[in-house]
Amino acid sequence: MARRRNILLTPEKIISAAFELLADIGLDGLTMRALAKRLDVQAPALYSYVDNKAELIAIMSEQFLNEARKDLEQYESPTEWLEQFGIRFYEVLVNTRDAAMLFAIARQPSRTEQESTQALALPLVTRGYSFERAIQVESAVVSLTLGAALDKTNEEVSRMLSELFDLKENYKNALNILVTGLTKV
Amino acid sequence: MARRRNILLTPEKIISAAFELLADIGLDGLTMRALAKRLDVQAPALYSYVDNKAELIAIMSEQFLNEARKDLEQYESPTEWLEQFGIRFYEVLVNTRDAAMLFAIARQPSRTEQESTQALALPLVTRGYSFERAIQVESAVVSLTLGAALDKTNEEVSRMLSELFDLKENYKNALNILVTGLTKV
DNA sequence: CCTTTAATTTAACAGCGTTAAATTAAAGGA
DNA sequence: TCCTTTAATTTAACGCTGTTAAATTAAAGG
Repeated sequence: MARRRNILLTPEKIISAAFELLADIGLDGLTMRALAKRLDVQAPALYSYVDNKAELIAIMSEQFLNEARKDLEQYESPTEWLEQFGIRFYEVLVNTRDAAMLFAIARQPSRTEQESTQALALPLVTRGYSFERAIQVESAVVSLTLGAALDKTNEEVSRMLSELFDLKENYKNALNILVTGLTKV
Repeated sequence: MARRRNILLTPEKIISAAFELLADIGLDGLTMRALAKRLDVQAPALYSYVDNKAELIAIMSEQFLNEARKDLEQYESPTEWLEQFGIRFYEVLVNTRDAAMLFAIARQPSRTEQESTQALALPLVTRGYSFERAIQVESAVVSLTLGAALDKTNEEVSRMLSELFDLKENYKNALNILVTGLTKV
C-alpha cells in the first residue's frame, strides 16, 4: 500500500488554479483545458480529482458563500448579522469576476449538501433562531443578493441602471428593508 | 426591389420555436442546430434573422418580463402593482422550464435597451413614481424574484429547502416585506 | 431569356466536456 | 537487482457546440 509516485495534482491545487483562471479571464475562459494548461497538465488528468466541471463550479460557489460568512461573529443580533452577511456576500459576488454568474449556474454537490445547509444555518441558530427559520431568512437574503449582483455584473444592465442611480446603494436599501422586516418579532 | 423568393423563416417563427424547444427539452437542449431542425432548416439559416444565440436568449428573457407585466392595470396602487408583478414574474420563471436560468444568463440586446427600460418603468410612472424611483424599486423586486426562482428551479437546492418550508410562500412573504418597505412614503 | 439578388445549404473551423486506452514511473516483494 | 504491480498522467478520440465562408438554389425584373 501507500504506493504513489511524484504527484502533480491535488483537488486544492485545481480549485485554486480555477479561481486564478476565473479572475484572469472570466467564466468563459474557465475551461477544463485552460485549467489543465495552467497546472502544466493535460485536461483528462483533472478528472482523477474532480468528478466533472459542474462539481468544480459547485465547490467554487460554496467558497463564495464561505468567504461572505467569515468574521461575522462580532455582529450579535440576527438583524445585524444578516445585514452584514448580505453586504459581504454582495461584495464577494461583485468584486470577483463573474462570481455572480458562476454562483447562479452552480448546482450543489450532493456530497456536502447537508453539511453546507447546517453551516449556513448555524450563525442564526446560535443567535436564537430555529433551524427552519434561519434557512428561510437566509435564503431570502441570498436570493435578493444574487439577483442584485447579477444585475450589477451584467455589463448592459449595469451601464444602463448606473446612469440612474447607485446600484450598490439601492441593494443596501432593499437589503435593509428585507432584513428588518424578516427579523421583526 | 421587393425581390424575394418563398421564404421559410421569420424572426417570430424562430423565437416561437425556441420557446417550444425550451419547454420540450430545456435550456441544454436549446441549441442552434436543434432549433434549426425543428424549423426544417439548417442551422446557418437562422443567422439571417438572429444575430447570434445571445440575442435569441435576450429576446426570450424580455418576453418573460413582458408576460409578467400583462394584465396588471387593475392594480392601482404602486404597492399592489409591484407585489402582483413580482408574483406573476415568479410564476413565469418557475412554471416555464429553465426560464429562471435563461433569464439569469441573458444579456440585454443593445438595440431595445432604452425602449425596454421605458416599458419597465411605465406602469409605476403612471402610478405617480419618478422614472428613477420606478426603476429602483422594480429592479429590487426583479432581483429578489430572480434569485428566488433560481433556487426554486435548482433541483438540489429546491429538494433540500422544500423539506423545511414552502419556497413559494417564503418568496411571497419576502416580497411583501420588500414591496411594503420600498413603497412606504 | 437572362441577369440580379436574396434565401438557404454545404462544408468547415475551432473550441468544448468527457471517456477509453496507452504510457510512464515509482514501490514492494522475490 | 530485477520484476511485477499499481497509480498518475498522457494520447487519442468522440460527439457535441456556436459560428463563418462559400456554394447553391430559385424567384423577380428588365
